Amino acid sequence: MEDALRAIAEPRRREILRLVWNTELPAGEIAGRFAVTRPAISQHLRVLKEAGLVTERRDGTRRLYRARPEGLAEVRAFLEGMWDDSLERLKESAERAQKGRNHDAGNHD
Amino acid sequence: MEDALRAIAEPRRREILRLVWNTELPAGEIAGRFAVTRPAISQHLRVLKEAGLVTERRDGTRRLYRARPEGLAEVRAFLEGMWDDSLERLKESAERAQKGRNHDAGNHD
DNA sequence: TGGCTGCGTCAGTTGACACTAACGTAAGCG
DNA sequence: CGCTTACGTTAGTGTCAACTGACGCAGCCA
Repeated sequence: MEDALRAIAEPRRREILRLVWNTELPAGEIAGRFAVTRPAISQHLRVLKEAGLVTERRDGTRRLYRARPEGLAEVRAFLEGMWDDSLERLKESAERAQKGRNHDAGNHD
Repeated sequence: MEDALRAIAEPRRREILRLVWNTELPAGEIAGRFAVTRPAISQHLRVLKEAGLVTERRDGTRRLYRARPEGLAEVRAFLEGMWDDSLERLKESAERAQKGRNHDAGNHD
């Protein structure tokens, strides 16, 4: 999760992810679409792979990459988890509001 | 969007976001829950604010912060957009598969 | 007004990261 | 085998970001 979030925070990696989202592509093909060198793309692919956002398949000397949508789905689930937590905390604060209605001057916590 | 994604890629900022998700909190209170200094938290808050993930409200010498869920909602929408694109591209590749069925040796693009 | 509180801002440092150039490696071909 | 192709990996560099300590500033109270 942490890794996935960090991975998609990088614009170049998001583009790569889009490229291989539903089309399997060899590393060279991917690198060819960017203005940077192949090693750079190779490292991005490694980051994406270790983040569980792409899968690698070998075919001779080539390495085919393809997106792994489930990886992104985890990130999505994490985001939605924020809203779930919000409901729990809303209940807490609602209960506290009922108990004491002093409007909180300077006492912290 | 870019900023929001980068902002939540940082663990500390995700924690801050959770803290103020539905409870408005002064900067000092937030800083007190972490092992880092106040300036560090202050900078994180600035990043979050500029990313549209929190709002700032002043009350005397204090600065109250609160999460802005719509900011995260945009990120969520972006992620879901990936799946939408996937449908479009699927149609493309399906049409190409119908037209010519040569299985693509080495000619790129 | 002097002094305190609550925060932000400013240098300056350290560490992470995106990148390049050079090298290493596995697969296929003559 | 030697050569080429298609990669990944390594070492090194520049840049950005997270952090600390020192300072500055607005709001409040005596």
